[in-house]
Amino acid sequence: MDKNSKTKDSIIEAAIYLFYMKGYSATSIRDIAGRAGSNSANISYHFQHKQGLLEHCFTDFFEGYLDGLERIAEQLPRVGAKECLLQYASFCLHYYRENFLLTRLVLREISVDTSLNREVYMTYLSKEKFLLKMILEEGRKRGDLRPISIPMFVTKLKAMLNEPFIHSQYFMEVWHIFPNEPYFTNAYFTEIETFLQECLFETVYRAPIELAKA
Amino acid sequence: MDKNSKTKDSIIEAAIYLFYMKGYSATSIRDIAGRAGSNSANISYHFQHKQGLLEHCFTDFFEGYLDGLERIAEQLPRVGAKECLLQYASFCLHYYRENFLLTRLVLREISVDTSLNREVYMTYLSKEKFLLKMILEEGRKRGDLRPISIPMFVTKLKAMLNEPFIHSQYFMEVWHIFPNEPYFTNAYFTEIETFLQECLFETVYRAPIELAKA
Amino acid sequence: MDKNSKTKDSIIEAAIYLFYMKGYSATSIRDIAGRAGSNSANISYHFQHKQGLLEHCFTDFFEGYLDGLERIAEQLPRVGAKECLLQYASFCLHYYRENFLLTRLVLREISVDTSLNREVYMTYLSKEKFLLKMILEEGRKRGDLRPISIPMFVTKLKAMLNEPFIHSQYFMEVWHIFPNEPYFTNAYFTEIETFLQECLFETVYRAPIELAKA
Amino acid sequence: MDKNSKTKDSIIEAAIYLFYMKGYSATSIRDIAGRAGSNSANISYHFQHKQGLLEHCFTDFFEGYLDGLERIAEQLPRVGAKECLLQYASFCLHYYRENFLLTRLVLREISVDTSLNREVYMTYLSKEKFLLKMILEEGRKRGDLRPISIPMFVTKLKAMLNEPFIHSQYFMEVWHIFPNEPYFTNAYFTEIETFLQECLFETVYRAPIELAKA
DNA sequence: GATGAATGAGTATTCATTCAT
DNA sequence: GATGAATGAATACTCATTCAT
Repeated sequence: MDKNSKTKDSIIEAAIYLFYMKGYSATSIRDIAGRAGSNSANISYHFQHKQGLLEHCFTDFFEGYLDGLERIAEQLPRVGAKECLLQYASFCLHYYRENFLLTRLVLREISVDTSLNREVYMTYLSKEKFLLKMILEEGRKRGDLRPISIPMFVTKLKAMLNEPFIHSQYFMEVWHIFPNEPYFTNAYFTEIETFLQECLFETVYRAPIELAKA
Repeated sequence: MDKNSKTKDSIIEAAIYLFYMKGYSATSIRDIAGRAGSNSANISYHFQHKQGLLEHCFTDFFEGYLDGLERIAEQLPRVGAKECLLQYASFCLHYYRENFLLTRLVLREISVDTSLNREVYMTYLSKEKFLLKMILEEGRKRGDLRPISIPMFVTKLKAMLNEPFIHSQYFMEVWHIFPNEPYFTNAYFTEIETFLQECLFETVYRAPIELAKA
Repeated sequence: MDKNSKTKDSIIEAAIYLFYMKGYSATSIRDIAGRAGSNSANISYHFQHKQGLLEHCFTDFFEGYLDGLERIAEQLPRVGAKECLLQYASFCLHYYRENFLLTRLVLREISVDTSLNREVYMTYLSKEKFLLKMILEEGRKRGDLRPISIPMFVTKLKAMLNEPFIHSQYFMEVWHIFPNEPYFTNAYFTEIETFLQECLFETVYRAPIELAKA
Repeated sequence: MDKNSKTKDSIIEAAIYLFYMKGYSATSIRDIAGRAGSNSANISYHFQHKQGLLEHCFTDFFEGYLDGLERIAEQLPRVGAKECLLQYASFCLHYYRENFLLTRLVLREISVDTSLNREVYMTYLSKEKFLLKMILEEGRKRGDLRPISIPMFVTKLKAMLNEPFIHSQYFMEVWHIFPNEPYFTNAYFTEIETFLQECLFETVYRAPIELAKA
């Protein structure tokens, strides 16, 4: 098991890096084996197909992601929708930062039209939808949230959370924003907090522009 | 020239569709030729390399995009930052919808690490940055906008604009949102309008939740 | 077309030789390309799959074979079953000898369990069955042949015709019989003629052994 | 030894089946291990090479075959050539039927050009030739047989014996003859008996066709 | 005796591109 | 401008075999 995981893990690590950099299709099994310092036949041995590696990436990513989301959703009755959504945003940003390479690769590869992706939609992302809807509907029922269109809100929320990570390179090279640094996630969380506040919760008092300037 | 463009155009059309669906790397020149009803040698003839086709897609997309942005920025002295930003958001959503396939493919392919993408960053996206900064800074100078972090704001704005298009399939299959339909862009524009209002402009009065419920 | 057939033909020739010698599965596409003095990609180009080459061999062989059998069967009303069968035996031996390599490879490869072979059974060999039955049944009806079990007779006839060719190497190396030489086919035809005479036609007078010895 | 032979035997059984079905080259060691419910390394352990398995098949088949032929040939002085040949034919049909899978695979694989096959020719099949010749020559000397060409006769005899087994699938699927059933071997033996009678022994009286019909 | 991991050579096939026509 | 043939490099994957355990 020890030796096993060493080879297998180095393959996974290499695959994540290369899929992140070049994309799944542009990465060859030899590239991965080369980077992992292993024989390319080992990939077939451990993962059957090249796609098995991508599936592993997906599973790894979404299992951890949904695990976090589920744990947060469990607390819904106790802490309420507001707290849940704030926790979700915080968790998501941290999860994305901690799995920085994995996140970009998943968010990119999920955007193509394959049967594997359909499966991901039907399993992981349908569950995510279910949990998010549950939180938002509970919040409405209890009167903690404004009346909103759930799909529209989710689109905006996911937009905010995903964009810095899927286009990380663009933000790093063009805007000198580094989504993989804690500094960013902390600052960005505040932005999202405000967004949620304005969008979902009580009115936020904002000083008129004149005063703000001063 | 007529016959030329017919062949060339059908190749481009086929390429956009296939890049959109499967991604650039997963699409072969023969796939494209097959879909275009043409010979694969013609692609090399018209575009030299396979990458030439992707470059064509990028150029096509960003030329139109920056053209629009520039025309909006030109009006800055006359109409002010607020109006410019609203026009930009509106233009962007319409441009994305009108170039639906192209948009997803560009937003996806731009996220990998290639020298072609570096070039795109250095030309088109730097220009975009310049123009957006100009608008925002002018708005601040004139006192039309709240004091904000420009990079953070741009991140959020681009997030809102891009997400429904890059993950179009996810939104369509899981949330039954159809970003390619005018209905969506109109509704979504309102959301972005509100977002801009709350984030950049004067305080928005919002009824307390109690009242909103009623 | 001229250049086309040169490359394609040399591939076919090489394939027949190597399939004959080593068998289909033991022959690699590189072996064939090497022997044909061509690039291995040309095989995929001209025949799609490796199996396409085998199919070509089968088609080539059985088309010629059934063509011959059909032409013989057409004469049935005019010349009768006896003459037909003799002509068939003669034709078969000559066809096998002229297509010596092809014959062994087909007779060998037809003996494995593949879907391609099932197809061959259902098309070519069912037609062969139909024609042979027709001849034999007509011969019975006209009273030219003894009453026999058709399947048993066909088994024996095909046995006689096939064996020297499928096990050619054995016969050459162990028994110094050369089924690819005209000398053999002529002599062997006499044997088959006698077999048919004894088995199907009028009684053959044979001297008792005592006299024959003398 | 007990446990050993269990694993080893299951490997052999799986190998025979798969070689029979797909041919030696088209069968992989992993196929065999899979079918035997064993580990593919065990095959290398027990048989050294993949070819070791084929050699085992050959040895197994030809040892039993030549054993039978030898025991029959031993009785030559006592029972004479006629009886020997009849016994040989009977033995052969039964041996083939009892080793149905093995027979087809051996008869097929023996037809390719390998050094292993050359060895088989030089050992087993030369011995077979020696014994068959001995019987036939003794029969001639004693005046029991007609004067015939031994190689020609052997070709025909082997043809009759081998064909239903090497092309078993063809006969089963196209002609609905089942060479693996006792019914067939019994009926077919009668055919061969007649063939031998007509070809080698005293004149067979056959009713003219007219009478036979009635 | 048996196993899972590993390997390097080999498999068929596909790739983008070139070229003569 | 367009095409079918050709190519050499690359593709994912399978192969029989070895080896430490």
